[in-house]
Amino acid sequence: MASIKDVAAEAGVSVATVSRVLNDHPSVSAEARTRVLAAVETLGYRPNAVARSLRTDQTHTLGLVISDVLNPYFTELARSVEEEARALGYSVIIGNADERPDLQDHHVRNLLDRRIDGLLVSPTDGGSPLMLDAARAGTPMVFVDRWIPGVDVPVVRSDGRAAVRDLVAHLHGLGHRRLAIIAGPAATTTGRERVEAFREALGAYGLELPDAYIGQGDFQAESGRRVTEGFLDLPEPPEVVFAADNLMALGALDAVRARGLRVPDDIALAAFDDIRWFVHTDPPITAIAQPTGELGRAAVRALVDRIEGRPGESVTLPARLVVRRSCGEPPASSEPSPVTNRSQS
Amino acid sequence: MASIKDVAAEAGVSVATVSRVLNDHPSVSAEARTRVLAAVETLGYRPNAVARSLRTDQTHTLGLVISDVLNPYFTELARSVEEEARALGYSVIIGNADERPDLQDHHVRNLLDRRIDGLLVSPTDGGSPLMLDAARAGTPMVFVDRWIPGVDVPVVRSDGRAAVRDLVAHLHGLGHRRLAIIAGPAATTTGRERVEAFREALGAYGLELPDAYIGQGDFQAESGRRVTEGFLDLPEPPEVVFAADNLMALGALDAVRARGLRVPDDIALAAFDDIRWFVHTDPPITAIAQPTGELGRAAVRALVDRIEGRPGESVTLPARLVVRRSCGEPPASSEPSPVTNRSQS
DNA sequence: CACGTCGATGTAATCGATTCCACGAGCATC
DNA sequence: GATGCTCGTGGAATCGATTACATCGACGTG
Repeated sequence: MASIKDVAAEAGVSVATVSRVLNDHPSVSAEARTRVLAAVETLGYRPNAVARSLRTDQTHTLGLVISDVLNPYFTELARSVEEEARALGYSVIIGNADERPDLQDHHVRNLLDRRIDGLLVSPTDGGSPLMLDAARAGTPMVFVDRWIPGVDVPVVRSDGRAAVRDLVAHLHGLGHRRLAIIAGPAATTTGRERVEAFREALGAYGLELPDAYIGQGDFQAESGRRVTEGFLDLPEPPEVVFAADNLMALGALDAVRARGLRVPDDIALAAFDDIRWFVHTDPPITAIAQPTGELGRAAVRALVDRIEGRPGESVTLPARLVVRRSCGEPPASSEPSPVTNRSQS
Repeated sequence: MASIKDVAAEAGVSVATVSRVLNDHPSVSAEARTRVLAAVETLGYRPNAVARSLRTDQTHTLGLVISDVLNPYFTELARSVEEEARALGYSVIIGNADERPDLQDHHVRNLLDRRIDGLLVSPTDGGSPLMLDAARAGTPMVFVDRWIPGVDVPVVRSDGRAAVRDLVAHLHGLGHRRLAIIAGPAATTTGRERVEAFREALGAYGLELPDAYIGQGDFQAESGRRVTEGFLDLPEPPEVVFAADNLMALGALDAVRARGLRVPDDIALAAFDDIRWFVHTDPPITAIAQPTGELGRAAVRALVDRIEGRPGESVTLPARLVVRRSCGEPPASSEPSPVTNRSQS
């Protein structure tokens, strides 16, 4: 592969001049510039990003560590992150933690070793020493979706509290009184918060959230199935199951179906995180939708701000309830075809 | 951030010795080794991967350029690729082309600039000059899922021919005679092949595939919707729509629903690429499932073989038909809960 | 005319690793 | 005791870029 020396030789100038042309430094003669560009062309030269990074101590790369690539929510987040990063001149390297703290650490370490300029994390747990050290050491960092309390890092997330209140109002209005939740891992903020928001919303209607109606899941489908089976085995099963993410909702659906029961007649189902397939499931699933694309973009902007020396602020956006038929009677107005409102930018 | 020099100073040895310890070169005294390791520990030193790559001309990184991250098929592929790569000591950088040749080129260029050791591509088009040059220049490369004819690069893919024959047999058995297909872009091999396999399978039953029953899609949901509307507007609409990927099937479902029609009573639907949600859609969708995880793993093995100087061979694995209810009467045997057979490794 | 300024260019140091080569000590062999 | 190994180690070159500093010629000004 041709290096800058080859280009310099071909153009009959020094490497310094070639470098100046490439980084369009002002003081280069038009003559030299054209000769260099011609040489670049004939040799098919491309600057070696590795060498450049070593010298400049910048990789123009962001690391993104997400909890689970197979979850459409994170996949959409990753897409918007990459898009915004590209617009700002950065590349993104994605690490998939699969909800495993050890894998998360593996990726964080790997990304730091590669000297990425900044790190975007949706933490799987309460924060490993590695991540805490990185934050303290001043690595530009931003949390998305989930965060770690007590760490001085901007957080970009959505607040589902109001949407959960709307959901409970909707459920209460349909006559449901025994409401259960499939929670996410207690080590994650979203795992805890969604339960709290749910409990609080129930309280407003004088309803309790008994321990038996809190199932411990891990944001994966299998746990949703297991927890739902437990609910169905209860002497007094809940009338509604609220899954704290879409994959656990899928597992819940599997469990209900395996028993030969039907949604919503035998048991109602709602989920946190809306996905396109929910429109076409049997029945269409009522869900809380986050402004995923906007979250990803805001997170990148906050991170790049930090990298480039600006403050970089936390952002909280509201989620909203999307009513479908999985909790009972159909919504008043029919939903427009989802294909057309896919991108909300 | 501490460098190798700092470690050498702290341990009272030369950088050469530190490097030897780190790469466990045999001739280092036990004494020196422990001193270096202690210094590494106290300084929290981590080797700079950028510098190392510059010197060794190896990044231990694979590039993966996929056509669409939002497509669960590619997401699953990406996951298995990363997993196998990690097991073999490589990292993966994913580039999402969004079915756009220009974006694909952007990512290929970016990855080459970063001097990745090898490239895994699922091409969006017939091959840009950039990609052809890279292949000719000897960049270790492997195609997954889709490929570019006439380029001497191993291909890891699945052959859906037999499964498509099974599908047509199934449809024919249910009494369907007017079968239509939503094709993928003609620039992609999978776009063309699936139509050809379908036509061939129809031929075995003496059925034609008229032009009016071939809709041109682009593997995105919106095109599935558009094409399906066209089919429904035909004086003699098809009895079955076969979507060449899962997103176009989603679009088709949207279109059918928007007309107030029902699957499979009014029109049957089948898809290429199975996803977990198809079990719970209304109705459950009959699909052709690829051994996605195995494809990803095989592709990585082939690529790493090439990188490390071994031949690196093409692999073709069979796809299989999964019958559900979207084409008519339910399958004879009920499907086991899909949660449990998620991983097929 | 002498001098300062400015623009264009080249030389060389530098980033943080790896690795070739040389060197000295210790030890076995003849 | 000289010779030749092996082993452990350090010095220095190297990878491919960027950039501070020096140089040199042309040009404007007093």
